[in-house]
Amino acid sequence: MGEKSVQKKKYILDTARKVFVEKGYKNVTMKDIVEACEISRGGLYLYFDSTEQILLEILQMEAEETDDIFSENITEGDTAADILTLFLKEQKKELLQKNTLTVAVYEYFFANRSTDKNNMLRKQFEAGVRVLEKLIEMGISSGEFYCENPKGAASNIMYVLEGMKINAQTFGISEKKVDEQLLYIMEGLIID
Amino acid sequence: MGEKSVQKKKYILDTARKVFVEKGYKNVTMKDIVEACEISRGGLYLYFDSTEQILLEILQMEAEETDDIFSENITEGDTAADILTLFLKEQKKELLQKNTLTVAVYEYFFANRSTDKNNMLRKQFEAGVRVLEKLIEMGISSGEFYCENPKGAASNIMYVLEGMKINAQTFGISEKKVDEQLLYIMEGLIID
Amino acid sequence: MGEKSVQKKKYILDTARKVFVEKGYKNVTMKDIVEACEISRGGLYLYFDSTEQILLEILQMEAEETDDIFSENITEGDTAADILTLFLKEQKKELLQKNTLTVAVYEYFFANRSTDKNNMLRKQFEAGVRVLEKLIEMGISSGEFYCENPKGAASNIMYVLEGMKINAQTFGISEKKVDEQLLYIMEGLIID
Amino acid sequence: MGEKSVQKKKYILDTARKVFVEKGYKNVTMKDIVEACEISRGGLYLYFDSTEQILLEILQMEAEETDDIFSENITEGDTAADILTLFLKEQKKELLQKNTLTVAVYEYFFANRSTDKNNMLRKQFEAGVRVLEKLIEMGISSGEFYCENPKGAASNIMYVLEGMKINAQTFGISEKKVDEQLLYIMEGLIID
DNA sequence: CATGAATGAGAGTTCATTCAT
DNA sequence: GATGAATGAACTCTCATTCAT
Repeated sequence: MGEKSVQKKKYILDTARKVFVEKGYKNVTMKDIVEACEISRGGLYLYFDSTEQILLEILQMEAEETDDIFSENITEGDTAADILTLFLKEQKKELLQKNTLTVAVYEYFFANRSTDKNNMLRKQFEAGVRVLEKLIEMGISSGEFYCENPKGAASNIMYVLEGMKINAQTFGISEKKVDEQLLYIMEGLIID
Repeated sequence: MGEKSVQKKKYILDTARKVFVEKGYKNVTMKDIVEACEISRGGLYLYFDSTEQILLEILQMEAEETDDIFSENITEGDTAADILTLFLKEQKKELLQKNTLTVAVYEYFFANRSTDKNNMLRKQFEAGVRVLEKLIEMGISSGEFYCENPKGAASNIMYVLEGMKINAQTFGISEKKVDEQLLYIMEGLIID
Repeated sequence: MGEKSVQKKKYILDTARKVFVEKGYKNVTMKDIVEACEISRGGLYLYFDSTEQILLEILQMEAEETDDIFSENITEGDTAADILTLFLKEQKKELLQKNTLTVAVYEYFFANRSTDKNNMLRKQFEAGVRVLEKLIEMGISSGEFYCENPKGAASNIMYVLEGMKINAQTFGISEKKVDEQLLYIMEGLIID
Repeated sequence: MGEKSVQKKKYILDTARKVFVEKGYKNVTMKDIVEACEISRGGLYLYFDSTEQILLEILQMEAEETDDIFSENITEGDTAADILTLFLKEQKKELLQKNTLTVAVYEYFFANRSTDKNNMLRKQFEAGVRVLEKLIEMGISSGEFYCENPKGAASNIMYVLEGMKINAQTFGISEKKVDEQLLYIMEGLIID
């Protein structure tokens, strides 16, 4: 595949992303993507074999692109509380935004549940727990936080975020509700 | 619809339930249900017009049946902690069991998101929060629990349960993980 | 079939008639008739095997009932012109009225064209021509009419009526148009 | 749609025409056309969405093709009587020929009656009346015809043609009958 | 006689996938 | 590489017709 087709592939993935955002996973057909991309039916098949493959490549692309957003925003001198706040702010933003693949991703993993170590959702979830655990331990060390069970607290936060994400996609969640819960979590950690 | 057909309708709902448990919502066709029920194509249409209607009637049936399971198990003399434990045990059981409509329900509400007051998921979630809040306040009064923000704690528990449910359906969750988190939650409330 | 069922048969025919008036022939299903009659599916089959049979029995019933309307209204002493006027007035009324089986009948005979002598439409058409021819000859004898070709004139009138009937059912015809043409026809016959 | 598909579309319309000629409108299914064309189910849907659309496109095609047949056959020097004769001969030919869309068209307009100005049948009928009226007036001017009410006569002819068309399709009409009536009409106009 | 549940054939329609150009 | 016409499988839904009660 030459240089030109790399561009086209990228174009297809970007366009297909919008389709998945709008319609989830199961509702998206190859035809939908062909039409959104305004390319030929056969043309799409030159690059991808199925909607599954397209979604997975979108997710992979996404993972590569977003890996570093979080760390980029951490400045030297930030306290654990600062970083945790930043983390939760990021999550909140993602939670409330409209153009999200959340539904498509859940639908995909519902249909392709796997307890495998490599399951993307599992990896992301466990990475989140680890980051938070580290952060909480940092905060304990620095005297900012009080917490008897950092791992439990970290897991708690991740489960809550997961739960709020689902609520957001099934019956909506107000920014106020999110803020209240995040505040509840921070108050449980911070030594006043 | 006579007595006989009431039985048959029940039979179809029960059989269709298994199909939804196995395949979720979007993947289920009228044909699937026809075949599972071993009835004729037209026969199914005598009772139901769409998979949507079938799922909704299953959910309604389920709601009617399960309304009271929780309250039935509360004995006089139970402390707040006893009841909370019971509640969490129930939730844990639901969380870990295989034959669950969870995926079908989420898929349905992904496709039919509505921030309406009547959204079934919203009603169930909010009912859960209310119950827990009451319970926590009871526990505080009786000196069993310590909690500065009962509503925050109640929401926290519900979000966590929601998050664990999703994890269970997308990459699995071990009983151990569930126990750990539930323990973490109880420890946060109980005065040792 | 006992006395009771004769009544029921009549009831079905009367009710089905309305259905044919409303929907023509091809669009009418046994189900439509069952629903209109508010009887059971099987019940209808006790009396009739098909929509075709039902329509044909309605037409037969109609033929028996209406045979005499025309002759009943002829009074002794009426001139040929009087009778012709009466005839055309009858036809006009039928032409313009809404609850007509015309469409159903045409649809039926389109699908069951037969050049047979017994074809109902043919019989009615030819009877019409004969009546008109007689009438015109009477008028000539009595000095009311002038006509060199009574049969041609009679046929002309019947074709015109047929043509107007069709127009009425496909794009509508105004009473004015009907009157103009009937006047044109009368003027062609009457000696001023 | 490329050159090739234009051809195929034409092919489908031509083939479907035969089906409509044979079976009318209501009896024709997409499947019938698919089978007549020997193409795939999906293939037909690439070009047309419904039998209605197909019939309408056939009629449009027909209208475009036949618009000029009449005028093409008028030679300079023809008298009004010549042209009228030509017109009636054309109509007679159409009337008696077998492979006619007449039934399909009537069936369609029975089901889609509209008194609208744009109703195809209305337009054709009214155009016919206008042409005939002009023709008769020409004949009067040239001393060929005698007629006190050209519009009435023109309408009379069109109604008769319509009536004969219907008879032809419901119980048949012999060439002799057509000739007799057309002769009757001509005799009513021509000054001997 | 009468009911209405049940069946199954058949029409409509959509899409994943292929392939000649 | 790219196109888009073509295919055929799969689904949805409706009814004529039967039959046990």
